[in-house]
Amino acid sequence: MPRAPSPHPTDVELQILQALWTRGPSSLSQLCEALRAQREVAATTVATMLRVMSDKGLVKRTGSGRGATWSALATQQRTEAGMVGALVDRLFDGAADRLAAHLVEGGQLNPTQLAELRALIDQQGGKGDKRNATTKTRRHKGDH
Amino acid sequence: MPRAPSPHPTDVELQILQALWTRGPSSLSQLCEALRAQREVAATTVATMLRVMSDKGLVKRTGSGRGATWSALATQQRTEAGMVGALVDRLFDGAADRLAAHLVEGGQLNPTQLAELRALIDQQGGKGDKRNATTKTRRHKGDH
DNA sequence: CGCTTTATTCTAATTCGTTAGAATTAGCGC
DNA sequence: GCGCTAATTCTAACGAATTAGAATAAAGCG
Repeated sequence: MPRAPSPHPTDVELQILQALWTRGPSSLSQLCEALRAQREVAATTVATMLRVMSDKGLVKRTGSGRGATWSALATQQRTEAGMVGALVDRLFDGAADRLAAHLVEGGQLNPTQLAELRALIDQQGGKGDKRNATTKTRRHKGDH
Repeated sequence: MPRAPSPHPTDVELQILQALWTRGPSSLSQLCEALRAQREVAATTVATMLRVMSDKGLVKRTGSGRGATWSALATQQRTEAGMVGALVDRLFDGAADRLAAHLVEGGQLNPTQLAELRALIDQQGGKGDKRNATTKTRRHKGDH
């Protein structure tokens, strides 16, 4: 059975999206320059990636020829959330609290960040609606 | 330039590891059975994956022939931590607090889970050592 | 208008991950 | 020991992702 292409951006696609998110709409050469801060890459490679990403609806082009600019269609928020969700599904069977526990227990956060996170939780708990209060967040493998 | 093979388990490798983590050491046929709870898969496919994973040091075989059993060498803790870390690097440039914020703000956790997380933070903040207190957790793209 | 630079399209190669058929080996039960 | 079944090895195929060369188009400049 053929595998479905991933709905999430691949590694290189993500790099390009990140460049577009931080720089805003950019020409091909500007994008290449930004990407070369991380590693060597040919201009045609970036162009090919942009075409593929355009087909996927991740980016769009405005104009053509010399003055064309590329901009991100995928938003940073939604993309990040989608990729985090995919990891939670794959690694923790949908149980986001296990990921949270990993972060806190794994020593990935320094005391300042822990305090900020704590404040964020307090803030969130107060204003969130109650729809999920009795809902099991965990999904199971059989669920499609 | 050839890409280095990922140090992290791939999708199918992860499924096999998860089966071994929950079932403990298992024979090939037992593994197949467990995996088939999720989707159809041929026995030779699993055997091939086990060989590959054995080469990578993710699993080991004890015995041979009919009575052989396979067990995980990669631990759940380290594997999960590694994959979470990889996502944090790719998606958040190493800033784990951004991932934490995503979880809390994204409504992935219900109030009960939020409360548990809050308790975990309090516990952690009290007993953790102070090594990270002044350390910048965020990494930069230039760092290798 | 013709030259040069930038951008795009077309095409192809390479590698990794995944899947499984065919052939072979190893034990268990009778 | 002989055959049946489980396990292993060998090999091959395919798609997705990544990379870039060659050819082509577009547009600014003098």
